[in-house]
Amino acid sequence: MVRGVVQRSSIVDVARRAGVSVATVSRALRDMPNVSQTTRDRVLKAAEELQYAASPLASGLVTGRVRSVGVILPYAGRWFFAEAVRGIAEALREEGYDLVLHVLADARRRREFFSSLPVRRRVDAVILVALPLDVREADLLRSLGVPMAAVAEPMAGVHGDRIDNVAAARLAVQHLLNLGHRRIACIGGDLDGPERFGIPGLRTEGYRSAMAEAGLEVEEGWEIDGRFTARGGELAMSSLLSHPGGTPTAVFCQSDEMAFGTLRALRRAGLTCPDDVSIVGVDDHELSETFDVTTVAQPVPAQGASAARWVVRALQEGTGAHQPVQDVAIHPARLVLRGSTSRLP
Amino acid sequence: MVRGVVQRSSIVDVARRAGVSVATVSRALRDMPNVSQTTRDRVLKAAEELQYAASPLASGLVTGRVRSVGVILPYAGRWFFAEAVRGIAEALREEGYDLVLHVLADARRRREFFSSLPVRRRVDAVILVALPLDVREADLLRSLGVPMAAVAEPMAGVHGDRIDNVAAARLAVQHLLNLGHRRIACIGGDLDGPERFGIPGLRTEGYRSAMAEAGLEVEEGWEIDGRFTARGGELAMSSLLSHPGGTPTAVFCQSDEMAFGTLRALRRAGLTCPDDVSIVGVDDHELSETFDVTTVAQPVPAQGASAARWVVRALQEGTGAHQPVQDVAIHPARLVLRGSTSRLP
DNA sequence: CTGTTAGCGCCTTCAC
DNA sequence: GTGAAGGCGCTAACAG
Repeated sequence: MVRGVVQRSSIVDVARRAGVSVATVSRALRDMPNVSQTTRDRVLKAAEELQYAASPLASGLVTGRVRSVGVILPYAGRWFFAEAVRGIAEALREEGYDLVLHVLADARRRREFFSSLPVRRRVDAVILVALPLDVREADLLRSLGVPMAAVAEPMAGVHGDRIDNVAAARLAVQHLLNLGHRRIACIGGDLDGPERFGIPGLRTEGYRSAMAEAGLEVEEGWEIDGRFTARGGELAMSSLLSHPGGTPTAVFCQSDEMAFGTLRALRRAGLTCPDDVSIVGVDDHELSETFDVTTVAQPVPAQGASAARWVVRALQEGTGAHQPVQDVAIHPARLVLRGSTSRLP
Repeated sequence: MVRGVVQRSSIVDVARRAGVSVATVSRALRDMPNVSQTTRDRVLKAAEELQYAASPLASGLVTGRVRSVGVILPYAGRWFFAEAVRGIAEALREEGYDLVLHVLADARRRREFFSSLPVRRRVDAVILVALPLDVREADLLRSLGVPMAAVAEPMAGVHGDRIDNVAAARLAVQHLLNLGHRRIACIGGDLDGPERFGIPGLRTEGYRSAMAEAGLEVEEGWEIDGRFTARGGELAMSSLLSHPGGTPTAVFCQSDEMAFGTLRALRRAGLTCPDDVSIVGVDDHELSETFDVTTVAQPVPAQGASAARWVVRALQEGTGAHQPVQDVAIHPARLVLRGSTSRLP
């Protein structure tokens, strides 16, 4: 029975020391009403002296709640995830919930996650961060029967915290149009895969609609996949530079990390930003200021925190079960002007 | 009793369905020896059909283990943390452990963490990521009596996974020396605060020793605090540029993020890298390639994964208690040559 | 206001 | 090789 150096004390020890029953200790420690002030003080003192903290396992076994929330995210674009997790962590801690992190780093991990569902019985709620799910995966998660929220990526029937992706893209492209640009390309995600209806799809839609409104043609090959990484952005830009129909004068990048990559491609090609090509990104990555990238900023920690607060509220109010919802919180996105965009000469 | 849509089945259901006792189910499902093959098969089948998964709460209550590890990190330099966490998450998942994340975002959160110690009873082990602790904090964590490991930041009496910070710094400075530089500055952390003996202290020590070996004087004001952020690096570089005794021809930045900041400061001052000033960083940040920064690369996910495996092993072998150890795994750091450094004309 | 008691779901001796 | 039964530490009725 020697589990570690310290001998964890149980509720019985506290009860004995305070001279009351375990039930009273339980009540006092959880700020329940029916306890006299004097008794409460005595219990609190005893607990303090014994360094007592209730076992979440034992209480969870009884109540069915474990006071922890699962956060599930893929591995791509570290910055966004780190920021979102920061916001979630802050909000959950505020509410006294633990954050259990699950990183679906690759296809195998993802398969394993959905087949073993390690969050089962271990979390009271789930937050998905920028994770597009297929129908089967979504159903599996729903089968957990716990409140669920989705950050950034839209998900049907689940509470969402995100920006208006179409509008954000329009904002970026409109800015380029206002500067006189007409030949505007778009570096985004894979439009043939499952993301077609997700963030890349929506941002591309915004790009198209802004172009169409301006009466402009989107040239063949101007919508190109940058995989939301700097490296991908670089490759995409290189390919744009060797475009048969001529190079665009401006590029809308669906993430700042891809914008960073385009800067490199330009530099390598001996071109200058913004003199030769204007670049606008999305995110307001922490290094966007450093590298002087004009961007459509989105509040990432705030989206995470909002989702966290939502699931906690659902937990407090509801049965703790998953319920179809369609309430979505749209967070503001705004244009941040920097040096990577300029008026077309 | 309606907890969610799904009706979780318990070990009793499986036992009934398989026509055996719960004890047998427990044994069979955990691959224990004394179960006949036929019985085992029957149990496995029943469990499968019922979608049964043992409640970690209930089993944890009995065994005293919760199969989860606490990861504690401050909030600074997002890239490093995201990478470390990725490595840790991967390794823990591999071992079937949950990862409970605690972000000590600011002084208040930090105080709260150490006064309430929310990891108590909720994790079997603890991993610290780049978190310098004072004596009191270290003792509090030790009092948990669980295995503990420290990533990146050295910590007395605790298993560590890190690089040789002195050697890494020497590698960087030596590279500049080899290129003919003599006037070399160093942008690092706060050497007056508690970090004096931590990473910034060690890297500064490496810088000094390399300079001394080359018979060079470190000029007053050349060791400057960049707070390990891009913004801090920018400010530090600006201040170096207005140095009364003349500008250095090369700068050793103790992190790549600070190096990014110095690039911006140079650009703003109308100077070019590496023509006017050479820059070398530490980390091999994902964007270092993009921005062509020469750096001393360190394997971050590997350090995290190694720490995770260490605590799991300690859990399997030992009593699960914290024991003073001094085994430290030193990970390799290597110079990655890029375009931000060049020979002194 | 406080105490007694029955589980929560599982593991683990101890018999058989 | 298998089963019965006693907890693990706590909460939630139900009595007083």
